[in-house]
Amino acid sequence: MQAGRALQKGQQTKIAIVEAALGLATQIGLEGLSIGVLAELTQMSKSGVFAHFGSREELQISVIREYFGRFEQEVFYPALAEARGLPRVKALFANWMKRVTIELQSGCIFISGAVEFDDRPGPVRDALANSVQTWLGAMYRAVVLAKQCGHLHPEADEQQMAFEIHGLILALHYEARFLKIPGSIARANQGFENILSRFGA
Amino acid sequence: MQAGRALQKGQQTKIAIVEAALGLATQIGLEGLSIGVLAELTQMSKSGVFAHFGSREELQISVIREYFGRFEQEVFYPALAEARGLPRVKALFANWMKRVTIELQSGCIFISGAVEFDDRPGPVRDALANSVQTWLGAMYRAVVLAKQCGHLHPEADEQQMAFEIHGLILALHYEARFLKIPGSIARANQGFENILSRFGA
DNA sequence: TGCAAAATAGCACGATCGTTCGTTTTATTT
DNA sequence: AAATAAAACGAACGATCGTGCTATTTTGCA
Repeated sequence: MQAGRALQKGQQTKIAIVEAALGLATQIGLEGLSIGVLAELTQMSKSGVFAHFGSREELQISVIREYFGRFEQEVFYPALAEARGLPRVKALFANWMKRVTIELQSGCIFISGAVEFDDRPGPVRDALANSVQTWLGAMYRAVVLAKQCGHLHPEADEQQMAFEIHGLILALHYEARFLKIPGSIARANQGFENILSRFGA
Repeated sequence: MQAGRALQKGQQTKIAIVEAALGLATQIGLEGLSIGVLAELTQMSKSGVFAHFGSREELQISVIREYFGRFEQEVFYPALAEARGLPRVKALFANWMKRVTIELQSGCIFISGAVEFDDRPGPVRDALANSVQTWLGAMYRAVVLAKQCGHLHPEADEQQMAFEIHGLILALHYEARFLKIPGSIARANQGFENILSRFGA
């Protein structure tokens, strides 16, 4: 018996399944998630995998939750160490860039999922949209704080700035991952500089 | 007998199939294209539909070609009427915006396809990437012309400008179509103004 | 009008999908 | 060690998928 309650066997394998599913989803997308493939990937039976979630949708939602948790951990929380205002905005963007740069190989669920579920209402779409909204909202609030700190023009439109930053990330993902255009990372960073010089005080 | 060679019956139905497939693909994506669904949509048998293409991939490629043709027709050619330089760049962006704005209901194959095929090599991916590259290249050349005409800063980076414009379109598609955020169209337009004021002479 | 060719239909195939169900194995607790 | 609960399995289901065949119908031309 250790300090915390010992992890049930089922929880462990569930974690392992979600881990495998996360890797699969980042490559083929949430719609590409197949319980059969997941079964042979985890050396289990289809029904064994299935039993942990009760439905494919629940599996997809579990993957989204896990992905969001890691995103928070890697991108959001570390930036809170920076002083509020411009430094934090810069840190958020830098961490975001770092994450997307890695994902140029593996793919980003927030981007692929948006395309897969933009016309498909339901709990999966809701979970995905909530996660994205939470993150974009955090970015937006950081920008608002920067303006309050006097780091931005008094008439700077925070929503506009967040929108344009989002566009840079999406363009990077598109041009680097799909079109394989070299130098896209530098262009995204340059774009951020351009935005700062326009909105900055 | 009319002037041009009369259209064979087969060509007509093929056009009708592609038309239906285009509508389906803009909603569910190229991967969502199903010959069975297409058959009952066009009131034909599965094999009847299939015979026109010989494979699902060829059907997808046909859809891409058709989509590209319409894109050229609606976005590219009309802008050639504008004087080269900034006016043409503005027209290209305006037409692009018009098209994407419509597609906020129906979806854009160039965007959804990029996500579906960024990790899936093959002829479909090639056809898609070629179409997109052609269009982005046209946009880029218009920017180059604008600089040559003295409508932009002499040190303006044309690739950078094209990259940022692309990002605006992607952000619009993401935030309006997936997240249903109102005012996204205005933000994309504002972003374009911001880009012009930074790169403009 | 008749005939060859093109177009479409019909049927079946193997594969994969998510899901259900009853059973068996493995963990946990008494 | 016995009893109970949790976890995993195995087989089957109905459905859908793309594709390959062989008929049958429709079309266009002599």
